[in-house]
Amino acid sequence: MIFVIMKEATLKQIAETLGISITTVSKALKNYSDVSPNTKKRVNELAIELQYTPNSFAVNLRTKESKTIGMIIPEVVHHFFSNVVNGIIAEAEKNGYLVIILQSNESLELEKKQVELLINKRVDGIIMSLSNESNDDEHLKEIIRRKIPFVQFDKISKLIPSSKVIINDQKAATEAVQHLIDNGCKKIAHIRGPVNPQNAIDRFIGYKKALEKNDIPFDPSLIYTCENVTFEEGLIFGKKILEDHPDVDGIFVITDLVAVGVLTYFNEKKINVPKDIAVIGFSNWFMSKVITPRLSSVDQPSYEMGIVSFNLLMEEMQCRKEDIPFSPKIIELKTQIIPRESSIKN
Amino acid sequence: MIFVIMKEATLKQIAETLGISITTVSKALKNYSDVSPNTKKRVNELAIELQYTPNSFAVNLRTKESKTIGMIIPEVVHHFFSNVVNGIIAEAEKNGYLVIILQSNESLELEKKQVELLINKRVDGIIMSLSNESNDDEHLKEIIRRKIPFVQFDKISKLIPSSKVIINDQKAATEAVQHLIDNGCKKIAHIRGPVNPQNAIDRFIGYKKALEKNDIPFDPSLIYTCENVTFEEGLIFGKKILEDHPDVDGIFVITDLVAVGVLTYFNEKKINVPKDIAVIGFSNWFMSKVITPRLSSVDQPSYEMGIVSFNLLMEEMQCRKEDIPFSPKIIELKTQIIPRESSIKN
DNA sequence: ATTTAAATCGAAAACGTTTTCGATTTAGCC
DNA sequence: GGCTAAATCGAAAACGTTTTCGATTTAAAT
Repeated sequence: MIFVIMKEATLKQIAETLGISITTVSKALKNYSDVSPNTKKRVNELAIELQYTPNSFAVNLRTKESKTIGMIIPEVVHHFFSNVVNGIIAEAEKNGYLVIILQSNESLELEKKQVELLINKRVDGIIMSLSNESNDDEHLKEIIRRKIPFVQFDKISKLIPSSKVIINDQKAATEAVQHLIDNGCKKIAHIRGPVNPQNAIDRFIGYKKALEKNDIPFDPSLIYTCENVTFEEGLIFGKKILEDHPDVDGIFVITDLVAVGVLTYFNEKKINVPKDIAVIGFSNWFMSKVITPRLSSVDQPSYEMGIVSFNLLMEEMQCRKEDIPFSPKIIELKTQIIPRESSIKN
Repeated sequence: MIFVIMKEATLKQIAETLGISITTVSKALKNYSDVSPNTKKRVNELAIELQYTPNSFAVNLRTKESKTIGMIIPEVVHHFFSNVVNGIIAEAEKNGYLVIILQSNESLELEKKQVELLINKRVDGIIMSLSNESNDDEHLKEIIRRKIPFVQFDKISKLIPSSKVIINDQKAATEAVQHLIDNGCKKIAHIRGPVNPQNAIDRFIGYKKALEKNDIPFDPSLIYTCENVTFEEGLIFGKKILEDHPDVDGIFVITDLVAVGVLTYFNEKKINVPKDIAVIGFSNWFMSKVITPRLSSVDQPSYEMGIVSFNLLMEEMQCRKEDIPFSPKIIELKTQIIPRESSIKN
């Protein structure tokens, strides 16, 4: 067989060489019942021979869907998010969907731009975790207004009526702080996240609730607020806490990356963790079970979060397609305290 | 203004309300010179009012491009890859492209499936790093055969005539081993990667070259081969090396994740690193500067690798569009030894 | 042989855009 | 007033598919 000019095969081409209509070819390939077995056979054989694959651009136009979803997250390089991405890509593929990934880099401005990109791209649905800067909902409302299937996870906006996949940050934080108290901590500092994100707020509330429950007075000077939630901020706040409150004996940190910064600083200064100060982080990054001392943390089911998020989106996309109403669902996933060396004083 | 039924605005709609032709509307929006300023103004104003955005499905079909590229990597959750992804997404966006990400999970079978998915999706180009299992080129040849712009990075197939972005694994490995030798190591083990990937092979060759250069005889029993390149394998091989060769005083490890496993095991067994055994990894994961002892490594410019890969792809896509020939380019990025506690004996 | 039902096919519209090329109008000039 | 050139517009084809609905053929039943 010799192909002199090898162009992409089309239905038309197959139809002409077989002397039948485009309609019949199309139907034969999709196994419609009103095509004779014989014709189907001839069509399918030629299709394989010509390596025919449907032109997805044309299919998209005709069917008004692209079997592609968009995803916006603050950063892929964070262990938590790359795990969610992993889950979403896996589940999407299983259902015949591809995933476009965009990053907000924790900037609201960028986040808005990314939403616009995805809307213009006409993806079938959007999955999103908000940037730390997000305190403005207009771009999210626009998604709702356009009736694009939409799922929020982790860092969400409570006010937007979309499906959501979250953990109970308040409860998890309370448990984490309780864990410190159970290990003998009396004066517990909190390195919290930025002011906007819901999960930073909730973890802060959880921290306060734990104190309250144990009749420990809340001291605002024990609260340190991250701007960027980085390793370096961990180093800085570790130092600051030591200077401000030499008698602090426990720290609850918004996330492991920052907690690792704290530990690194404490190691340098020969502070004994957990004896002098106990530390617990959040998110259970891989790193945490590997550093010295091993960092206690709160495990979030990140991969599962991806799976669940996609399935929720899928449900809504299905409803939209069949034009039946869909009510957003909120799913709360379980967290788990992972106690390690950094907080067990015994 | 009241929208009773709010459908997506189209050129036709604008044309009809303005009493002009679709052609003119299209040209007005694209600022063609043969549309009067007045008409342009009217069209643009109405377009904004109706929130018109071009239907990307139709544009794709018409222009035969989707401004979307595909990317296949073994796993997003690996620090190196998520950094490359980061670079690619950033650079792609800057140039008006979106990125679909797929994972091979180090499986050749999956990798082939992903390539097929992207081909059928008719992405404008493909960027790819091979799975460890890859020893078969048919799917890659298919990309070339279809003249889809194609860039390989990191784990590549030398035989496929595509653009490539790589590091000099041999040289980097030689330098790493030389670093161990310079720090007094006499008997150096190598935990290598799987048999197929080019970079595992090259690093192994680099290891041997360094020995040769320093008149150290090569001992095959000092070579340990990872199957899956995991943390757990680090634990296992750390133990095995101690049992097999108690007198080993240095280890060169294929990648930091495995090296961290080795260190973790050594820490447990109270082996003094680097005094008893020096360790150097590869890739300079974030984790490495944070564990105890801090792990020496070879820094790979992962983010830059993403940037460069996309730009190479962009060049080829441009050429393809303008139908001018393109010759694949191979770009070699610089690596750098990062000496830390785990290898400095002095 | 006639009627009815089942099996098989295809014409045509539609999705929304881009672009070519010719048509029409206007302005400028002698 | 006649001519040329410039300015402005639009008809129509094309991209490749899906789907509706009517047409035709074949088989079965009387």
